[in-house]
Amino acid sequence: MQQSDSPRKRAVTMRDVAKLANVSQSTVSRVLSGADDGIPIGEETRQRVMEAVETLGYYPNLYAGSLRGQKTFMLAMMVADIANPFYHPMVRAVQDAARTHRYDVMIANTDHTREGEMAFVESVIRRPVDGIILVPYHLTEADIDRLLVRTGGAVATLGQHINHPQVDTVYGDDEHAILEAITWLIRERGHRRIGFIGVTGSFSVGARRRGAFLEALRQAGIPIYPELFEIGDWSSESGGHAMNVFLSLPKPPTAVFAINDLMAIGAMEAVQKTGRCVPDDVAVLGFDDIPPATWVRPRLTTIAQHPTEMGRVMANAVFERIFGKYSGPGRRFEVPCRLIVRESV
Amino acid sequence: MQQSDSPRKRAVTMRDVAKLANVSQSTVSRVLSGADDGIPIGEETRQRVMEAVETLGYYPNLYAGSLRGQKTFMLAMMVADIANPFYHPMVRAVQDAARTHRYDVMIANTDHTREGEMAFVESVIRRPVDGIILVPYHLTEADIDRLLVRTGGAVATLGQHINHPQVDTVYGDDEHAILEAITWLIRERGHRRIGFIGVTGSFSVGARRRGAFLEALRQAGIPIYPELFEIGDWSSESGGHAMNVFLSLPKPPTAVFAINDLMAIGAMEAVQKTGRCVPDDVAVLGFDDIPPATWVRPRLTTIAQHPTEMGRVMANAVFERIFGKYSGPGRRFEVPCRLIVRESV
DNA sequence: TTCCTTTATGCAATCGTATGCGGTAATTCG
DNA sequence: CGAATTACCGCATACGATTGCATAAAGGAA
Repeated sequence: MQQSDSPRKRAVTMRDVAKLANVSQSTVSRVLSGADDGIPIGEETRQRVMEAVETLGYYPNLYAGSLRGQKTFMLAMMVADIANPFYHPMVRAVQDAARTHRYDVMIANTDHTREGEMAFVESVIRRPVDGIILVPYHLTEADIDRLLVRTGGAVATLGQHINHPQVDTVYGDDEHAILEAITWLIRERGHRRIGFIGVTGSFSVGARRRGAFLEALRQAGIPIYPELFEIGDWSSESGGHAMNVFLSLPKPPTAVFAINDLMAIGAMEAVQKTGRCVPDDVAVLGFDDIPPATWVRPRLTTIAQHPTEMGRVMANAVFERIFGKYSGPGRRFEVPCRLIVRESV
Repeated sequence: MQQSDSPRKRAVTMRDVAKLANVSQSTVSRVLSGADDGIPIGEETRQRVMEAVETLGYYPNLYAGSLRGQKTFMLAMMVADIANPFYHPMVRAVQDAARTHRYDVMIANTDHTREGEMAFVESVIRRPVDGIILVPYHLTEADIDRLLVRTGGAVATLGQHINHPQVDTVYGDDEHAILEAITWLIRERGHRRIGFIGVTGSFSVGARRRGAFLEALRQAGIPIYPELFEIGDWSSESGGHAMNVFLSLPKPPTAVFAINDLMAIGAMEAVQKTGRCVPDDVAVLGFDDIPPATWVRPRLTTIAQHPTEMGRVMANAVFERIFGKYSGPGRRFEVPCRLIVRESV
């Protein structure tokens, strides 16, 4: 085959097309945009232009439009950790929606850090996009407002705690689900020493889930043992570490709730590594219901979220605003959670 | 807090900064670019400009530079399936490298389809980027050449089968690893009826791995039983289906090799669902060594690749070309694979 | 003083596309 | 038959930043 030697051939522009079709560049633009701006185009001219486009292999340069402040045909998405299966269906849903509208998606990882999230914000300010989908852990409403003002894009977020008048928000009713699940753990399964693997207080999700957990204990009249609270970083490794601390206690918990499945799985591994048994020695309850939850043995009992649905809702919300189908105040969509009882409890 | 009411405040441009600092827009550009183009800038002027930048909160509009054909500060990455854990470390590695250079990454899923891959190519032609990282399954060298010519970006790919004179390629020595692993399966573990879960012939990776598998059988003098070859689509579900077919055979295989871990895990699940036992009834061998491979029970014996390393190498190769540190012919980097013996065989 | 550097800054073109406005020819109407 | 539409198309500008070239002031040498 013929391979390119020239370092970079100049791109085919509208002007090239115009020259070949013997029309002006504006005419080419009008033919291609299709949008009827009141100026009609002769059928024969249209043909010539389309032919020229075909023979030259013309593709529009999207940067030009972006510069002019038109549509960018680009979405930006910020997630905490692309390696966490929980986010995959969300990313997929967003990308699928994007593809149907011929949009591209820029994805950024934040590693749950504030620096990562701020970097994303600044990146989007430098390169404004039509729609922004966020899974923020640290961003304040002021940050999000800045995003909105500086980029003019439509914004949708995941997270109970986001409450911006112009941002659509999706969230699971995790508090309710946790309250029910822990209560079930206590009443039906008879556990009274329950360990909690959470995250540092800087995550409002973590704080909320911790609150729900505490509330369940309170309602059951179970005292709080500080040694039964450990901190992880959402990863399976950190779940293992936390569990190891629990197991070295003089009186380890009989059940452990981890606020995400990755940590729960790590915790289960740690239990089994000491020769102990799940759920007989220690029961484990997770949160998210990622695919590996059904792969581990025993299968993980967990609280399911619906990330596909969440992604779909966020993408829809954003596109509705992009296409002007909705322009009112920020909407809040609640997606239910539900307990999935398997074998680890 | 103060929330935005204005739909879209006009962005802060260099001209605004220039006005505030009482200099021309070109001067602002020179101060900010920092690059010494032979034209010096007075220290006092520089101060004034930086101050103005600060007070106005100026951020450059990256589209302007992109339009001028300058650097775009953007990488495009194409992967088959963001939900396959195998790709995560690769994506992460690329994104980490990108971040250190202040680059953003656009990610596209292709779902292993040719349409998806073509859509990516066209998307990148419309929006050229500095660097392109591909995990191609269907793209021909002509397609990749077009990418190169039309965008002028640096290209790195994953995959033995890509052989373009200007594209850097990373690949694992999967043939060798498979040959060894299957031989081991035969000699050390005594298996002679080995099932193969592959993919359709349109994937060259699939064909190559199938070839290595056949070669191992040939070397061991084992005949080929057509009923022991099943086709999947890389997903765990498809692995389960394939295994079900095997199990319904009058004489099922005693071992099954799946060309990726996801299918292997699905296959194991299928075995266990029928009450049978892995590895005693059916041994399962996978490929990739994704994290869930150590979470399942029995733990999956598999051939490990090094996706982090692969991503790192590709990102490096691309950035070396972007920054002009390398500009020679396409390089080929081999990353070793190795058998990880666990419990499923 | 005159001429020539050196230093510091501004002007203007450019990238590719969209679009308001003006222009020309053909057609219709009174 | 002259005037008013209508149908069609091109000119020129704008978007925001980079950059070659011109310009202006200051300083040094002759």
